[in-house]
Amino acid sequence: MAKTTLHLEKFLPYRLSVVTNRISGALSRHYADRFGIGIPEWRVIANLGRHPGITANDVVEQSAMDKVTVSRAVAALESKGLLARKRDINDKRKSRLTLSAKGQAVHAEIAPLALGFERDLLTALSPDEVAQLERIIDKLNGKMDSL
Amino acid sequence: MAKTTLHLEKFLPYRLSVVTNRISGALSRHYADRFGIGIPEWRVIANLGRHPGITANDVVEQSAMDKVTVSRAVAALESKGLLARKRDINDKRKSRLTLSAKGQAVHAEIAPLALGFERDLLTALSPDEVAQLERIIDKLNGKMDSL
DNA sequence: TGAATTTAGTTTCAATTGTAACTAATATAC
DNA sequence: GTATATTAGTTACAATTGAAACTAAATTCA
Repeated sequence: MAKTTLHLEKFLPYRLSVVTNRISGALSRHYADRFGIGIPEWRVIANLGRHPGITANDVVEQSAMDKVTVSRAVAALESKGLLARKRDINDKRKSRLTLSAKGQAVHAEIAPLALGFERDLLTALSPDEVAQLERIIDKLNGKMDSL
Repeated sequence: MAKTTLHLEKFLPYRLSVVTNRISGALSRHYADRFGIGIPEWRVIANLGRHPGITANDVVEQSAMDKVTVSRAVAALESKGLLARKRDINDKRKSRLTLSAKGQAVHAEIAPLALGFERDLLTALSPDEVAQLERIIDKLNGKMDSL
């Protein structure tokens, strides 16, 4: 028998949204004030830390952020001196992005902070549950792809 | 051995945020255009559909939305004639909120739509996985409470 | 009681956000 | 080879958002 009444407190898209926003907010509080950096900027830094020399568009594809958001985050980081752009020789539409020394320093400070937060958060779950959650997220993403 | 490098594509707070935003966005597309109603307004309607006569503050507590957001959603719904406010006799700061006939009609139309979306989404998961996801969300919320 | 605090809800303001329209460069098609 | 379409990225604009300050009512406490 399918549900016919909507109980918001049982509705999964809603519950997912609430808990996720709580987590993202708590995490960003760990670094936002201290480094003057917002969520999109941090995500760009994290991507560049792992993949120096990628383009803004690569960041868009890897992060599922909007391209306007990325464009602005990149501009902000550049004006703060945290990253450098270098026009691609073969394709002048693209800019290759790299963290400056200062940007790398910020990355080196925030990354362990973020990992520590994740580790702490996941103490709430057993290793099994972490694996389950990962699999579930993959499946939900697959479903969203096909939708 | 704890992780020492941040892989954004493996970082759970991040993955959770991406998949959740995809889901919320897809769901709201199901009703936003058709009913001229945004996410916060819909959440207020859903709460009132289940709990007629609650106050704006009750909605805030049950939904984890910001009180400014709720205040504006209530005002918007009132001006569209979807809900009515009645000052509480015993405490004139509060307003008791109820859906109008029109508001109930909207609720009656959107609720099955939302439930259908959820049902479709959850076909991606086995019943076991749905139960696991629910338990995991509860545990993560518990962790966030204590943080 | 009457002053100080708390609570419900609103308003103001500035920041963040996404859609759409745009520029500039490259790739494709004829 | 030139016209057309696509791609990278930016800008303009309008809508959404939340923090902070506010009003009005109720509660606490001295």
